[in-house]
Amino acid sequence: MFALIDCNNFFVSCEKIFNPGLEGKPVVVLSNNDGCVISRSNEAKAIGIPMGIAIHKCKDLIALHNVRLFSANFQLYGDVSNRIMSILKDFCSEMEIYSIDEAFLNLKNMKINDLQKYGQEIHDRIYRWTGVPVSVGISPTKTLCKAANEYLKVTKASPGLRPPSPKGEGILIDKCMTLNTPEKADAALSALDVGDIWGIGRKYSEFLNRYGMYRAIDLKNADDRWVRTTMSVVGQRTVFELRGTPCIELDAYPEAKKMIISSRSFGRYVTTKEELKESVACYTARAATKLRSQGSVCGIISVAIMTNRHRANLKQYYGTTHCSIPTPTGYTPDLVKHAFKCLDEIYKPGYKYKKALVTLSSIVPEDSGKINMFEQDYAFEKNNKIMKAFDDINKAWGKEKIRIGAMGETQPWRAKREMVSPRYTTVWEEILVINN
DNA sequence: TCTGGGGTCCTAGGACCC
DNA sequence: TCTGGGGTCCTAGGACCC
Repeated sequence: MFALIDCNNFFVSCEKIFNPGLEGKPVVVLSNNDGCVISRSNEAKAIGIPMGIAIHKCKDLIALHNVRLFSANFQLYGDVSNRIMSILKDFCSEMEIYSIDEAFLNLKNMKINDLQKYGQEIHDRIYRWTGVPVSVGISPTKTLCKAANEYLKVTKASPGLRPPSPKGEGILIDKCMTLNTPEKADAALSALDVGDIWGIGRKYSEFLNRYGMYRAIDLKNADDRWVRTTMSVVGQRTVFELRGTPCIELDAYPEAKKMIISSRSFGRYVTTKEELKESVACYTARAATKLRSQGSVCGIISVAIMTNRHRANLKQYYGTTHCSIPTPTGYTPDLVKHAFKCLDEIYKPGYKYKKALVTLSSIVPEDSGKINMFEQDYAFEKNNKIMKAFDDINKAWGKEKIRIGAMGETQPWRAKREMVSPRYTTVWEEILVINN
């Protein structure tokens, strides 16, 4: 048996912890640049604000219902997430952190008499200790756990009936769903759209619909050979998992990232190379920090710059190139130099740039000894020490407290975050004040 | 005015190896 | 009459996830 714990409306729930006045109100958290909706309270779902919509498209709804808006506050969400994960670790040491708001537990070696009660306990403790409500799905496969969670979201109505709201708009009403028998699993799969299943996205959903499969149960009963040839081994695995045969193991120790991306849209258009350089330096530094934190170095860096693809009336341009680094490195100044070389190749004046993107790849462990034989790199040790100090300072004193000059001073191109809440749990100055 | 950011896996085809 | 067999690596494209 596996359990999947999924935080409900996670970012919004984090905002509510220190702001109980939000309870019962429509609340929305926005993406970078306060652009689109990435988390909604139940009340916001109920008045019909869709996931992912550009916020300016629902101005009227927001005004009409006095929807509370928040810029994304990932320092807060990340910290709350860590707290929840550590609570879960107490329940079961074999755990996979699947995303910022989800984790799988492997219940294989545990003696649990009443699974439903166990799930309920997980919910209760996390809610009591952090204020975040979670839902719990328990079943023999990870895909069925996902289905159990999905089922909790879509069924306020009696089992087997579709709720009135469209797919993914469901509102959670219960805490734990256990699909530990084929009968229970079938009942849930009969109530779910095929597209609700983990691993079935938009394309496969449309494809399956064309062959008359609309419900998850239809996919579960599909012909093996047909699935294998049309949906590859990935689809095949999904089908087996729906039947209760585990094919996807718990991944408790995820491997180092093979690719690290850092990109942001700008708060306003950028036209000069100088400002592009600042942003590219910033994104490179951010990616390099991540790279070092997993003990890796990278051999390829690529840079892309682009205009606003949503503006048909503007001249469009997407420029990208990459360069390989003879001696794989995690040293920020060197990476920035290479990034600038890329930028020199792709920059064209006369465009209004909206976004830049830096990717590190060919990632290998720092100690893999892949040293360039033509270059005696005496600086290697020294640079490592510098970066170590660099990272330690930023860890102790806050992000980008120490940074390289190329990142610029005022950074006027930075994204807007006009409605950000305090970082209640990670910055002393922003701790909640009860009474002044 | 205004539309996010960061990842993974699989397949097919070409180049190349012995 | 006749043209091997088996393999790796790389890239692009397509699908998916949160």
